[in-house]
Amino acid sequence: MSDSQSKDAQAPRPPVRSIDPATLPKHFDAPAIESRWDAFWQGEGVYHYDPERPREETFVVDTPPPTASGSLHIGHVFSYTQADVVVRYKRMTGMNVFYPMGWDDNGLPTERRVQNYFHVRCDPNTPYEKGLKLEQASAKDRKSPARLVSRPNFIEACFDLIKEDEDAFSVLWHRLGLSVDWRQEYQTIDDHCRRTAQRSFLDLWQKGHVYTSEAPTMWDVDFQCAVAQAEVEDKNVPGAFHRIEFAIEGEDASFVIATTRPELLPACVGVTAHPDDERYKPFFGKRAITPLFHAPVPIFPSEMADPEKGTGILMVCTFGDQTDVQWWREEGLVLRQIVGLDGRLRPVDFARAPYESLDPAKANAAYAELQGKNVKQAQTRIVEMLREPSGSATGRGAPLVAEPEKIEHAVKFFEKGDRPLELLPTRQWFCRLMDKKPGLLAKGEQVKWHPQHMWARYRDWTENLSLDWCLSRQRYFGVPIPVWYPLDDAGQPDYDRPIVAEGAAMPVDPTTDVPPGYDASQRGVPGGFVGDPDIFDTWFTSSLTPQISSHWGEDADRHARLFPADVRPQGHDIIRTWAFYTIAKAMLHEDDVPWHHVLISGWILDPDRKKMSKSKGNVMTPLPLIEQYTADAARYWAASARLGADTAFDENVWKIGKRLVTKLFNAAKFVLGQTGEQHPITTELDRAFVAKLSALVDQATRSFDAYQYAHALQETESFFWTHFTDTYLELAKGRARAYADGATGEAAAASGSAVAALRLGLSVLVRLFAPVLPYITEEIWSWSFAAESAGDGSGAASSVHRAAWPGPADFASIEGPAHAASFDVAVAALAAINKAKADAEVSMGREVATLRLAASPSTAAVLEGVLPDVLAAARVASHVLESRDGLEEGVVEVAAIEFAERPSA
RNA sequence: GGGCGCGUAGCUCAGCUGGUCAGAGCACCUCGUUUACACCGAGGGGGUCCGGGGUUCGAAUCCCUGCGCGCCCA
Repeated sequence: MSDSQSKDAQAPRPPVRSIDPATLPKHFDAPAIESRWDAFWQGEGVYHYDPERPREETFVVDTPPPTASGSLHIGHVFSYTQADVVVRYKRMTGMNVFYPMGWDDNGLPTERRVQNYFHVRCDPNTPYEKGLKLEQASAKDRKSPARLVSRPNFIEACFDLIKEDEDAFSVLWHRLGLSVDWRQEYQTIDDHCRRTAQRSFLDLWQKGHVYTSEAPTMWDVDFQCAVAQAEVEDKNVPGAFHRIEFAIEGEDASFVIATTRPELLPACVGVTAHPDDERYKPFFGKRAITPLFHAPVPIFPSEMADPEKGTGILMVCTFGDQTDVQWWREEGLVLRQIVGLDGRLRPVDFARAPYESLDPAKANAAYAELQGKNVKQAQTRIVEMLREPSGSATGRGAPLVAEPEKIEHAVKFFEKGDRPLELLPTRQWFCRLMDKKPGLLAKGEQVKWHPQHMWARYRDWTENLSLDWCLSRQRYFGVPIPVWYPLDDAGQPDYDRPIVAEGAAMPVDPTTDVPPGYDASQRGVPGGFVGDPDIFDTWFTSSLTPQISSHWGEDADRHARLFPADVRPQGHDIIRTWAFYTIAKAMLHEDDVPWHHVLISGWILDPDRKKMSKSKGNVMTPLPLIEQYTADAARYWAASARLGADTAFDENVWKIGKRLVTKLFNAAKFVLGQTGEQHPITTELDRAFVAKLSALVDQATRSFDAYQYAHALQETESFFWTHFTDTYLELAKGRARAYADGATGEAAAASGSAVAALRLGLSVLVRLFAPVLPYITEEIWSWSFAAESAGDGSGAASSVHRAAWPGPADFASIEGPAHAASFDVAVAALAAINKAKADAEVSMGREVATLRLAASPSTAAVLEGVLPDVLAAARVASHVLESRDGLEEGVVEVAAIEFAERPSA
């Protein structure tokens, strides 16, 4: 080193590439810079994925496609930024990043939004109206009934509206600086996604994983649509136990059942109690007689009956809950479906099977009171009727033997629904999952969850899964189930012989396309065919996002390069849906995991720690905040929260982010404004600073590698503030300026060392901040570092976001400090003098006439090496440094200080 | 009922593979226009780390237990 050093000292020195700070604005104008850099990044293809590079150099992200019709809120900023921070880090480490963006636009949320926005309802029986252009409904329009539009018109309206919604998201994503490769954009409703979803179905069909059956399924009576277990939410709602007396056939005995759903009494098909329950043992095998309807039903024992609950004996109906379904299956009970698809009680006849009554006339008369009512109305009415002795099955007074006992109980709702779900037998497609739990658990465990405890959510869900996945939905805007059914001679569909579309023909719409071997004229006629009118659960498509991006089934090479993905960022609220189904699909199709890591982001809670929701009115929209604090500040806020941690919204954090941006701007302006010759970093203080910087890089890199971006940010920010701007910059400032002030020879070399170290510090810090603060760092980078970092000469290579992540190469040529403690001792000395100034209430800039410093002998020795910088920073004219035994290592004391006269103005 | 997370300065949070760990920022108080920055700087006050046990030479950090909050599942 010393050889080259002396040689260097004589060679003519090129100047550093400095800037003239006067050319920069006094204050940082974020909005202008944000749009400029976003345009640059897009134009230069900074975020482009290179399909030529090998898989091991590629970092594949399975981005969440946001629900396009959902309203924008700061929760989006939060989670998407966290993913982007990780992505930007990976890009800087040299990875070939594949970062797509999709829009989840198919399904119920879009339909609902279209219904509300245009005030329309889809009616498949309404004829198509070509060229129909719907307008946003006015308040006046909304007073009249919704306009009925045909299915194709409705779907067109959906497409129109999602375009607007997606544009709004896109604007936010650009503003936030998400480093998405927009060439990889998709919509879950587009042809490619429909084809992928239908191909998925075909593959599952061929592998025997899907089946159709007419079975009791959870049904939302308002949407008139089947729902899957994952979409069900338990809600605690008030209810009441009704105690109702039943008779025993042919005996004088009776018993009292307790039920929360008395309106299902006409659908009663049995009675059960625990086999060991002495109270009811004698009744097993006999028949009970229901009140009002006088229907004889079997009494059977069942382990599932809880003797502690209610009266210990209960009625089994079609269907009150899942246990009723189980009893119906296991006991071979009859099916008495009184609740219709619309949630109202259907017409039935107690004189005919499957209904039965000892007094059909009376039963029908009673039922006539209920028919056509919804379940709630029916409940009110039947309770009134049960208060009448005339309905008794025993002749011993009113069947309702006590006042209903009010309780609160958990009732299953569709997560987007308003009324309790009903269990109705309907024909649906299912995917077999119940037999695959061990495999699903194994695949889930193979994935690394961040934070790790989120794995428990997946495990709990999977272990407790109780139903196969119901795939079909009775909706319109979605991916059609690619299936037709042959019609028999009577025109009835043969569901046992579905015709599944061929892969080459996909995407198909069986309501308009014709199955192979038929022609259009055979639709709906005996001997012909009928298309399945249903669409898939939206999760059926969105569970394929890794395959959608990899072009599974279409481009084997691309698929091999992109599947499985590396990371899946998502919220913890959709572990049981999106994460679960995606793992299921990857397993069913290719016996693989869909990705290697899942990054679970937390939720943003309002300042009172309540979940933000539209109904609470506490949702915050992001753009005004971004305008106020800058996009970088928004990202700073998001990146300050650990993965998985639910975080209360705190505007203060945005403020701090903005402050950091300003500080970076100003510090960079100063550092890059220093002129000088290019010299190696040789001065002790500079070397000591670089050693600390190098340690920071190690720490930050380790944190990022563990997906602990918040930790990396905190470390970097703390270093920037306490080790760079507040201390090193102050200590090196004077020496750095010396060259501009005319220093030559050794002094110029020392000055050059300071300038070089300041520039290295800035360059490293800017790169460490770049994943979180893409705008200000790119701005600073562009001032001079961009031109210095050679790259391949393309515009993309001049971006900080394509610059090399800091590492050993940045420090390789710099000798370590003579004393490890040099930096800290210099800082301690300056702080001691500063404190003396603060105590004396003089300005930090006040000159010190004489100063006496004291330190332990070893600390004093270290201080000697950095003392000139300390004295310059503290503006000390003359000083004495004394060694004093007994002082703690590293401590520097101001033994005496005298300030110079304040210069007169 | 089962599972998970959280409870650290007034606020938002770090620290939690046990030993300068009692921290940061904001807020608060005092002082200071210093040619990067007043969208700043220097200095300062403030916490029995939810309570109670235990392990240990030593615990915010590990174990047990209680309380409170939130979430997931049944």
